Amino acid sequence: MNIGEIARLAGVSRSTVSYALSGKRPISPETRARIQAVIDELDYQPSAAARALSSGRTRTLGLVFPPAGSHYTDMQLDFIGSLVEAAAGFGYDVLLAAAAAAAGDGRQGLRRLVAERRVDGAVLMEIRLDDARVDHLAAAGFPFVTIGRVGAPERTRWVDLDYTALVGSCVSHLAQLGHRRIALVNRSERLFRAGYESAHRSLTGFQDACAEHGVIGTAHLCGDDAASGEDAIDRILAADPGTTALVTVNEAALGGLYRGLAAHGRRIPRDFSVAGIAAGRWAAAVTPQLTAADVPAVEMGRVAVELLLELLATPDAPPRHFLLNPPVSLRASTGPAPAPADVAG
Amino acid sequence: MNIGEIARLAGVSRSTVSYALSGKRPISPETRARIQAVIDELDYQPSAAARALSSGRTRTLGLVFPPAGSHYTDMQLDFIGSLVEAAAGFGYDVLLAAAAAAAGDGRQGLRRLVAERRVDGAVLMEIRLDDARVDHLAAAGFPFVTIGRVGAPERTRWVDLDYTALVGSCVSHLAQLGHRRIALVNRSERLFRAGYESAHRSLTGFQDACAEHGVIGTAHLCGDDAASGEDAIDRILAADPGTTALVTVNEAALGGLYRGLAAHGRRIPRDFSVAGIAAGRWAAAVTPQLTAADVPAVEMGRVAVELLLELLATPDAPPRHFLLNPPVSLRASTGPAPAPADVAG
DNA sequence: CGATCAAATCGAACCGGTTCGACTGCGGGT
DNA sequence: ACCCGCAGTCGAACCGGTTCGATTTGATCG
Repeated sequence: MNIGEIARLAGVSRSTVSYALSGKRPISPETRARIQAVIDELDYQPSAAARALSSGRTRTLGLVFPPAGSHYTDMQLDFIGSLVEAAAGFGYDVLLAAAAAAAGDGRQGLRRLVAERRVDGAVLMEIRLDDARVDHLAAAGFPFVTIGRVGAPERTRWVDLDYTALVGSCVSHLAQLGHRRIALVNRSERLFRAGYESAHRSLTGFQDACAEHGVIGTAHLCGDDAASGEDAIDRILAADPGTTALVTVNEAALGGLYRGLAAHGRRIPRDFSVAGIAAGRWAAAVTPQLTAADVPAVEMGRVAVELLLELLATPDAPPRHFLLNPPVSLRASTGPAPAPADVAG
Repeated sequence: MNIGEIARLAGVSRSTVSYALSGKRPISPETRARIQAVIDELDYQPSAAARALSSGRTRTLGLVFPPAGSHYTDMQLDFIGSLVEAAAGFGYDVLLAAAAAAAGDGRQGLRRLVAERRVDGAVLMEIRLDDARVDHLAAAGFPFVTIGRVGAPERTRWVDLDYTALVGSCVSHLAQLGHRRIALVNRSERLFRAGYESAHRSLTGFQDACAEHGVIGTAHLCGDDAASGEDAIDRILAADPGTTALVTVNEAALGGLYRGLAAHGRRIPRDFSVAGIAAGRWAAAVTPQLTAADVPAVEMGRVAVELLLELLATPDAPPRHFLLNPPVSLRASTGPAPAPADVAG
């Protein structure tokens, strides 16, 4: 069951077996065949721990997983699934690090994975503009990539959605349909305060696009759940009853947004248009189907793994980035702005 | 950075450091303090690989993750999140195994994790009544627990929802509201054929409950996406236009179900009632909010970890099981059966 | 025909922990 | 005064791989 056993049965030394498996030194075809036969018969697999100890590489990647009880978006799920698959394609496994539920957790998940040398590299999601985890890994010289990016992104590897541009595209789409008073439904105040990059970049993109198209835009923070979505609609219509469209980057609140609009008698898309950023499969599952920039989550996961493995292979190569800008898919939730008379005051 | 370095700086032998850390032999308080001081100063963490190699235990659990591109339910996500958290609470990490995307994959994910001794135990979800993975692990004597159970569940450890009883509760709820013709929207034909246990037990529970309450029940398979949901409604109303309620165990299709009912002019809950089994947070996010048995996913993840660690600690203890039967939460999608005249033929 | 070199293989050291057996003092029982 | 046992510590072996240097053999070249 260990390499010595294989060597004995094949009548060679342990090192010969090792070289036959790794190919790092030439082995004669006959010897190689004999070794392979023994391995096949015994269904031998080298111990990952022994291999990691001697080679110094674990063939494992770390991934920080958002804590349970928080709302997972379809986007995040697809990231994780595609990360695992892409990593498996390269012979790597993925180890999950619990995001510190309590802030001052001490033996924080990711930190421990790194200190115990359980992983060769790490993938971080849910990035903040000023992120302690990123600073820590960068300071330690530990290989990592991020899904999302930090404030000063030139020095790190990442793949990100261009939230600024995507929200801009949504605003542009709505403006072209004639909407003149548009709201933004952003992420929660807590996340915004914490510096979540997508929330901040969404706001910037919204403000810029509204200015560019000469529309009146009001931005609203909104918790990640249905009830907060209903509440957000109340606030939006109270602040400006003439609002006829909104852009949402908050997948989790959408059900509440729809419900809130229905409660105020605004039919979608006849009286009110909704556009957003969401996983395509999910946008097609809600009623009405959401006009949205479809997040290519699977591609993002794959790219993240490729970037990380590239970093592991050639640590000195200059950092690469991918800023994705998927097009807005037209579905059933947006339509022409209602004539002013149609809008109840 | 290694244990020898710590030993040298503390002026003791390597074994003494090891015993100080593990507590497996008495160490004088002074020596212990001296060692701890050095460890704290250097921020030393023992190498996981070395520890695993010599101790034979990795302090890692394996989890088979459903492939990307399939639809993840909120339930599954919450399982995973709570598994990671519960495991972290016991000092264990979670390693994801890609479920073999192609069936004859060869070096299948979980199998490799076990053969390479990367994990101490495994958690399996998406269980089939006759599951090759379960058979393989059981034959190999490898510790595992399942979320969901196999056909002959007495010999394994698992935590499961009592789908039979839950679907029965939904039927009972609808019957009490006066519905007499009820449909079941089950999982996809592919999954049913593959022997997914929840799909089979749901069907049994549905048939039994319908017989018990004297209602006419028709069961329908339905793919895991919105379009299939719409299609299912077409089939249900074509098969029996007098149907006034349905029970769904297919979270992913619900959006399509709602849309299909709307397309047929059936308003919820006035003309048609919908009950189901779903993650509570999700059931509250859709419109109308779904009357459903709320899956205690977080609890299930925690229980799975506890069962597995119990198995690792005492391999000979008799298997324990948890069959959960959460109550049906009343929400907005069910109501009294319409008077027969109200139902359009 | 001897020097040179590459292919093929072996033995030993090493990675960084854990654990077992042995050794040293020292206090208690008789 | 002597033996026993235990607290406390050390040295060495071991876990199962990888990798380096050395050795043997056979082919190539001048």
